[in-house]
Amino acid sequence: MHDLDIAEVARQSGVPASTLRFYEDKGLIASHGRHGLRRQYPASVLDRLSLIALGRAAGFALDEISLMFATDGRPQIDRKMLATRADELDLTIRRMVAMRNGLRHAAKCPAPNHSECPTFQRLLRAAASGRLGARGEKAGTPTARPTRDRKKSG
Amino acid sequence: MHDLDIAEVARQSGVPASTLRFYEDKGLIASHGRHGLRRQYPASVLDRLSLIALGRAAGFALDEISLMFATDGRPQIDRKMLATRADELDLTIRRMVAMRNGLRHAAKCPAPNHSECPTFQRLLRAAASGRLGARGEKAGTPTARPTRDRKKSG
DNA sequence: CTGCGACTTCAAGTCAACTTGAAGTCAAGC
DNA sequence: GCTTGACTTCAAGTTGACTTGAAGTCGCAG
Repeated sequence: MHDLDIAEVARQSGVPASTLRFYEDKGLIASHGRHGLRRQYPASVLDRLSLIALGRAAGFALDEISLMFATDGRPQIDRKMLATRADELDLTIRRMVAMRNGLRHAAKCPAPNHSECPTFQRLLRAAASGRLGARGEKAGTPTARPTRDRKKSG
Repeated sequence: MHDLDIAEVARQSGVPASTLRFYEDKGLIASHGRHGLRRQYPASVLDRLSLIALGRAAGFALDEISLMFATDGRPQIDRKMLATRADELDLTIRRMVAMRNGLRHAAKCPAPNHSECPTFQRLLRAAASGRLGARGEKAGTPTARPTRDRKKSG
């Protein structure tokens, strides 16, 4: 297992070097030494980055993800935590399905404007009551920002 | 239609006064005058707040929501935008379902650790490739912060 | 041995949607 | 008419996950 230069890791993983440094500061990944100033990572860092990506996709915060790697090294992920997250996702999915259906209805609703559409009104009341959870409690996909550009080398 | 004091709007809608001011600054709602310093809102502001909550729940940004209220007043929501959003939600839902299934499997997977579970490995590769969209492109539920307390008046 | 360019550090900026804090104002009750 | 307390404004802070910028360092080609 030869070590990889940070630039190499960035290229192979598609994760920007700045992010790799950020992750290292956070303790999510570890470099194995330096060549001059340049961080050298063990090849296993690529697996680790995949796991981090998976955790992020599942909606875990970086801090939570760092807990999944026990202090020593390998994952040992708490199965209960996974199940809990699955349940949360389930709830979010149900909300999103309701919302999607509502939107689709509203999009093709024959009523002249939405204030006369009972389906829309129902949705409206649900939103006002918080049942649709405008501000996620922890549930949804993470952050969801309006799209910075994301280059993927390759 | 008698006007409502900001405190009254806050009480009836459950939206904090600070948020109401913030929304007014943003142009999402409008006060009708003042009693002393206190903003007076028309009763219709409550409907408006519901609509805002709905928009937020559907994943629209405040700026997008403000576009839904034409300069004059009433909604006139672009149906095409709703359909587009529904499609985006659909994609997100599919990703989340995949993720939920993966998590559930991993939670009860008999393999001694996850590095030996093929289902987990498949999920891992999907995440690494970005197919699961760790950083939402716009899709998911909004912000999803780790839960500030949220009081809901009666 | 010099120049270059890719790395380094560290602080600060970004984004969205609010919240918080300090300092001020005003209507109403006593 | 003075206190009270709920409002007001405006600026700055918060959170999470990064990115950006300035200034510095280092290995290597020439």
